[in-house]
Amino acid sequence: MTDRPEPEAIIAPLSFSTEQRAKIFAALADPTRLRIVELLAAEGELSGSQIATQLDISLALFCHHSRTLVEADLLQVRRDGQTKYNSLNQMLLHQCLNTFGQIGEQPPDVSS
Amino acid sequence: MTDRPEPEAIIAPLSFSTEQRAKIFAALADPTRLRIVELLAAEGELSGSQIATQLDISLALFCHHSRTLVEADLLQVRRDGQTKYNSLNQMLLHQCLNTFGQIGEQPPDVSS
DNA sequence: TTAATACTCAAACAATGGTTTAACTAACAG
DNA sequence: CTGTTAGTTAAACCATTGTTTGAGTATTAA
Repeated sequence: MTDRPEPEAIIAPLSFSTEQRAKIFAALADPTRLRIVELLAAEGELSGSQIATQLDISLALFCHHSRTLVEADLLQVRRDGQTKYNSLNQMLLHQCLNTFGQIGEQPPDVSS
Repeated sequence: MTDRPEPEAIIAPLSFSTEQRAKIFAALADPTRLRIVELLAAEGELSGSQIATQLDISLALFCHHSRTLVEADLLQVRRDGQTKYNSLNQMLLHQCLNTFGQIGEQPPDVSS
């Protein structure tokens, strides 16, 4: 084992501030962006042109929304020539959703 | 006209449209509303005045945001006299988050 | 009744945000 | 070089939204 780097640098934070979570939810709050995320969740990795074509939106509109998703750290970008392939940051997404799931874990008890 | 309760009105939908999910995420996208939801997730059931006091916001501001949460069906309201007690629709919340969780179920592989 | 509490509503304002359009850079093929 | 593809940027326009403020309704208590 080599000396391990800072845990924070590799492992995403286990807890989020309210503002951070609100920012992630805001990135998912628009139908167009949500369709982008759903498409990437299903297809895995797609270029901007592929996403624009499959969602029937302009490339400029995708680029506009991708900035919001990247700034929320939900989108990861890999470059190959003049093409940029986008994929989902599933770890961050799951952590954010799980943070919520842990709050009310117990099923609602109807018995008095 | 006679309004009979459709089954959809009673049984929560097992799947969501993109617009429905975007609406729920939009309700969680504001820090103030997210704090309301987090507080209710922790405390269970609170009146509007209690929420406004604990979050240090005006009652009018809570009322304003509660409309958004109610319209997203995330907030359930029970009335007792002049007091309205708010609680979280945990079923809807979990269903919406689980819908996302099912997309990329396999844990992220960190090994390079 | 009067007064206090709990909540709702609406106007006003500033700020943000989604979409389109057009111009722009960067990479590749001929 | 020219032309094409992939992507970015910015302006403009319109719509939505978060917050404050003040007034209004409803319930309860004295």
